Amino acid sequence: MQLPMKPAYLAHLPAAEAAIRATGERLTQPRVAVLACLLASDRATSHLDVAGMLVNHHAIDRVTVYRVLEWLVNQGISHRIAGDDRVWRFMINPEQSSAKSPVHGHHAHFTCETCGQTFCLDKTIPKVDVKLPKGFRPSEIDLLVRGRCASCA
Amino acid sequence: MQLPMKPAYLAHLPAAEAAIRATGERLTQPRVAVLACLLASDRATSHLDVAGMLVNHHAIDRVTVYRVLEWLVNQGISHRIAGDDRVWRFMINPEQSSAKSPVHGHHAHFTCETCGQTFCLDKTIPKVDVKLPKGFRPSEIDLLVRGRCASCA
DNA sequence: ACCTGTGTTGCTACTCAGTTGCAACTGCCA
DNA sequence: TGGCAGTTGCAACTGAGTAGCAACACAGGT
Repeated sequence: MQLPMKPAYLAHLPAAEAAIRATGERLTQPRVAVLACLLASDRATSHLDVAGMLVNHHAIDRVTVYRVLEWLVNQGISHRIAGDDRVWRFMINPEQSSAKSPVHGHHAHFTCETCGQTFCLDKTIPKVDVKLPKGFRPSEIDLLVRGRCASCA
Repeated sequence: MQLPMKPAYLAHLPAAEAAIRATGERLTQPRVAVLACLLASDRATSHLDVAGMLVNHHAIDRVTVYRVLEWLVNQGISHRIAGDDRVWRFMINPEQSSAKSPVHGHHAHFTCETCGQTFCLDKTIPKVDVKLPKGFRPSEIDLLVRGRCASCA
């Protein structure tokens, strides 16, 4: 089986290149390819997913994939999610504006307990107000909903 | 240094024994000792923390610690939290009532970015209402607040 | 278009949390 | 006081992520 069809991330290469150029940092093939993978995916993507997507057209060392993903997080382009399987997953930040101000980050995700996929809920869940014990100062809030996704229902 | 003082978890051994007896499952030394450690701690405790607490009075194989912690989760006595360092941490469930009905579990935690400790917020944060895309069914909601705790302020 | 230096990449080897398989043991019931 | 199913301890393994370092390639100046 395994027909050699064009991977979806190829269509996102130009957008990825533009985004990386906009950071003012170095434009390299691994960065463009990894970012294109994230752009092509609407759900949380692990380092292994990225390496698997790239294996045919942009084979990249797995250590480099780790480093690029971390670099994307540092640039404010993506964020990471700690899954139930101790694997980091990555996702494009929805809002490009004010990506560099980590004062009150807010992420909401949905993890399907059946298929294991993680989706971004930032658009559907507005905000969460928390009251902390005195002396506690929040800087970021993560909301994780577990359950069954639409395709596993 | 390292004065040989009595570990705090020893005082919780009777309560731990009672809780395990209440499950109807086997009462074993490792289960009692591990549960007493969780009872003695007001914050999220890793497998390594537990092993360290027990090393003098109830030395237990590290694999057994893993298995007992998982067993406690399955019994509804404790729950696990995925930390930023890919380490599972464990915590006693606050409500003993209806621990076996995982229909709408809800946990809220605070992780200090400075000292790395994780605290339970279940008492201070009441509830979060989420509206999911159609077809998505929630079963559990985890809220994680990052920031600085009172002692690191 | 060619150098050149710095930041990146690729490779190997490593760490460390958590798991698996299995033999030895022990809490509980008859 | 057996017997045995469920637990424990041990050793070896898995798999994600990291560290060190030499080779390489991007961007800027000539």
